[in-house]
Amino acid sequence: MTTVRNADETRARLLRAAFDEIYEHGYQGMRVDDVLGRTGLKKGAFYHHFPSKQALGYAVIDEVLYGFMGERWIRGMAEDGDPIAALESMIDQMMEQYGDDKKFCGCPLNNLAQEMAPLDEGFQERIERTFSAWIGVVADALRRGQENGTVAEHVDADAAATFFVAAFEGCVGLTKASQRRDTFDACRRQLSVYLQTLRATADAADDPPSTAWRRP
Amino acid sequence: MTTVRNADETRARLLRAAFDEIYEHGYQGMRVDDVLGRTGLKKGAFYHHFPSKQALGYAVIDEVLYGFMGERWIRGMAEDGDPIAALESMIDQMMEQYGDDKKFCGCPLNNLAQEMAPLDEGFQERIERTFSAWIGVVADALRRGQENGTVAEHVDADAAATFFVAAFEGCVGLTKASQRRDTFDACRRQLSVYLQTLRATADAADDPPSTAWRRP
DNA sequence: GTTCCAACAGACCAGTTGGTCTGTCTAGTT
DNA sequence: AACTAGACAGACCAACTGGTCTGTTGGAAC
Repeated sequence: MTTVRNADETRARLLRAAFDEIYEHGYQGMRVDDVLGRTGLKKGAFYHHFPSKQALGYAVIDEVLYGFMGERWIRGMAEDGDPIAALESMIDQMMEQYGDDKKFCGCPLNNLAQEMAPLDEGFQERIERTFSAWIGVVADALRRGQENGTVAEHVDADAAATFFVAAFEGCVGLTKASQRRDTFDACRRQLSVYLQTLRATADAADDPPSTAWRRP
Repeated sequence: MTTVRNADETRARLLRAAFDEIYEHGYQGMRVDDVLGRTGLKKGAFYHHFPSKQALGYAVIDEVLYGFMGERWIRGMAEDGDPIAALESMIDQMMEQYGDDKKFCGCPLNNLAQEMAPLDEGFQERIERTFSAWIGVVADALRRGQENGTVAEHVDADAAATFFVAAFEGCVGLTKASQRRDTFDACRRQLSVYLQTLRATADAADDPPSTAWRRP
């Protein structure tokens, strides 16, 4: 058998395997040997493509996670219709993405964030960058919603987008903690309640924030 | 110098040191030797009190975290006044508790949850138990609020309490990821928006859920 | 004071882990 | 065909890590 050599594909295989291992065991729990075992490659190949385990971790964020999130959310929030409906749709789409294995492992980005953000500045910067991009996409969509009249004028798009991402990750995280699907179902309904808060009302599109959710 | 022996205190010191180490490095990143370094104790003392590193991890949840959370939240939600105001107050109280070190490490319970829940059933059960107790305290307070007229009748107390905990942990977690205080400030205001959603309105205490936050 | 056991000290060990290093092979280039 | 440089194999290593084991000591009971 002639072993075919393809540097780019080999690197991609290592990245993919590392992503999977990190998703299951965390970065600190990920073992270089296990990544190699998954790919069938050896130490020589690994340290040819990556100078260290840390560099692999960084690359997983930059080249896998950043794309994984960005691609989906940019596409999901692209249409210029109702951004709130789009967000609701994205919630389900992402949960579906996170799989139905016996063990629910949550969001790979948030996992890495909670584990590594305070420990390693390189991780923290990359994670922050990824979250910011995600939040930016949502905020832009909300602003477009304000222009087309689906989102209330008084809404702080940046703050609302930030909270949406935080709350969504919180719901996923609590579901991971309980390992029970109904935890997420309960959270999801309440998250919808918040999202509807952002809607423009038919009769008064420019309510002041402090009374928008309360009768005068 | 006569070394004073006190088994209970020694065990407590180990637990406290382990809690701190886990809080900073995670459970997998926590080193038994570092816990010993913190306390000045030796291997003999450690393995006299705990059969394994895993047993220490379990004990940290059962004997430190469970108390740490329960004590504060039971006390914070105790008074029979306005549970929503109490929740708002607790948010600030907890954030203050999480300290102002240069590195913001988030919530110790959630940290452990995100790291260990899918990896170890013993951890998962204990974490789930702790979250359930916390959510239960909040849900009970909301129900008392429904009785005294501060919380709307249509609110699903269990679901709302679950989401509150999830969203709060999400806000703390995103703040940990960004390492910036203003991330939390933005989230916090939006979390308040959700909380006010739960309030009973003066003129219609039994609005149907679907229109409670919207004008008729 | 003697006894006795829990409460530790601390040297030691085996398995693991990230990383190194030398050598080999493949795929283009000339 | 000869040459070269990148792509990879795989043996090897030093440091670390959880855990063991034997020995020592403090203090309560008698």
